[in-house]
Amino acid sequence: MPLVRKLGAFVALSRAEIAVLEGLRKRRRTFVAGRDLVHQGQSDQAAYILMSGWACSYKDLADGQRQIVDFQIPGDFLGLRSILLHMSDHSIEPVTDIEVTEVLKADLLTAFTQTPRLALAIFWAASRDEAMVVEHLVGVGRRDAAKRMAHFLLELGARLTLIGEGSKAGFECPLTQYLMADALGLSAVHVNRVLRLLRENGLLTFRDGYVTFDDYAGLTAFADFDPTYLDQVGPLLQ
Amino acid sequence: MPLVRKLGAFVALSRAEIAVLEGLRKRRRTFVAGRDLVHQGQSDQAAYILMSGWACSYKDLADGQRQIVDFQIPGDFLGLRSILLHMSDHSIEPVTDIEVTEVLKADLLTAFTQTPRLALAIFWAASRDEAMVVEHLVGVGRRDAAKRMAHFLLELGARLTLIGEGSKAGFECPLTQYLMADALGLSAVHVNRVLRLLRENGLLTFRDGYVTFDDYAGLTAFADFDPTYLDQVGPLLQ
DNA sequence: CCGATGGACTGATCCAGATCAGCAGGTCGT
DNA sequence: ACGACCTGCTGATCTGGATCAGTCCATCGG
Repeated sequence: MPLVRKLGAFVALSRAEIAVLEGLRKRRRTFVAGRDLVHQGQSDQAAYILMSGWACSYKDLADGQRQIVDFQIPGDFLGLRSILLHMSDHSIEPVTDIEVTEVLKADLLTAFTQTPRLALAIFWAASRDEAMVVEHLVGVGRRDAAKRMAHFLLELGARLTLIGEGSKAGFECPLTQYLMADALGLSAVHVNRVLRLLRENGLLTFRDGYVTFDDYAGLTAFADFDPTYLDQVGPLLQ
Repeated sequence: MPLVRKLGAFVALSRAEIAVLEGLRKRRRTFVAGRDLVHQGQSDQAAYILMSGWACSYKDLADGQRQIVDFQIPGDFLGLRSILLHMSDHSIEPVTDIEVTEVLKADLLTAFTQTPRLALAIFWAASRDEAMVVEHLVGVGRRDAAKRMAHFLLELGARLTLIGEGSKAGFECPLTQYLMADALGLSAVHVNRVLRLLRENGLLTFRDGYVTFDDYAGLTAFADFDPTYLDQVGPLLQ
């Protein structure tokens, strides 16, 4: 259902297309926090749609470090790209216990050719994900730690707001400071200091698994946050 | 022609599909180095296929810095994503004078619905581009300057080799040290020092618009370079 | 009840890479 | 033929964030 809403934001799906979409939802599965769901280099025959909980996609480096590429929240795809690229080029790990719906590669490819507009809608969703990765790259490459953190949390907040799990006041956030460090390219120690800085400046508070935006306007100005790349909605095809 | 070869690596395109592909190539255009081809926030009605020359896609920041997201070489798409996301979320600038083939948004979307397998092939090409952005993110987030530079030049070399414009010996490279700095999230000064370091260690030489891999094996080991994400070839559909 | 584990948090020290300030050669416009 | 500008290159200095080495809870399993 969240998927229909999400894709429906892009193309007005016909009854037939929604039927195909509903038809390919196969198996509901659950995974526990911390245990890899997809592993780097593994070739997978399925993608997943996240129904509840949070996950993250990341890459490991030879020296033991890792870079978290993105976090996934309910409604997001997991491992969509690895269906096309044969082999997954990254790992996916549940941050919390998660529920997913498994979609088999073969089914999805068939659906693509049967209902081209559906493929387009999913393509659009993937494009939006890529825009987020690009924004992430910009942050890691050119923003200092504080702006990077602020931008990151604002983006998460905006995404959660779209699925009704957050607002300009704040959101529930199961991430540890270690996870944020791996995402932002910082050390966990520095993540802690930056959070203190933002708190002391009255911008936001991260405490007990909850992010509070103490000054939303100030924060967006400080982080130079422009949510355009998330707002992309509306029928492109009529 | 390079496009047919590129997409053909993924799905065996039928004669009809190739015809559609050839059919939608519209206008050939040229752009001079340095003048933006697509500007951030602009809504465009066309995408381009790069025929000759190099370009780069980048994002500007409020404080005047910029982050180059990726370089495009002949055969690559320019602005494909902005066709789906209404509005371009980044700018594209020719690094050299370039020749492109313009493809109109409407034509492309029609082609997508007419020949689903073609859409799939283009989707695959986009996925590969995204994998490169991810790899780029990993480099900027977690690799030190030298490894980052080495990895970057190895990737460029591998991409150029695929289109017959490079080898394990090296490649012609029109990039300035300033451009590399903006791509790697470094200062131009440091780019220069890192290049000297790599040269002094007998790994690679960057001089007079040419990159020479003095020790290809040593370099891949040093940079922990794994070209898997570029090698993705072979028919997924039979 | 007690040890183990994991997450938040802190001070002290260190260093990779930024910044500042320059020089040298090439090319372009006038 | 003379600046102006771009690109490559360098030394000196400064700093944001890493690293090291902890403390202080809370939770959990036995």
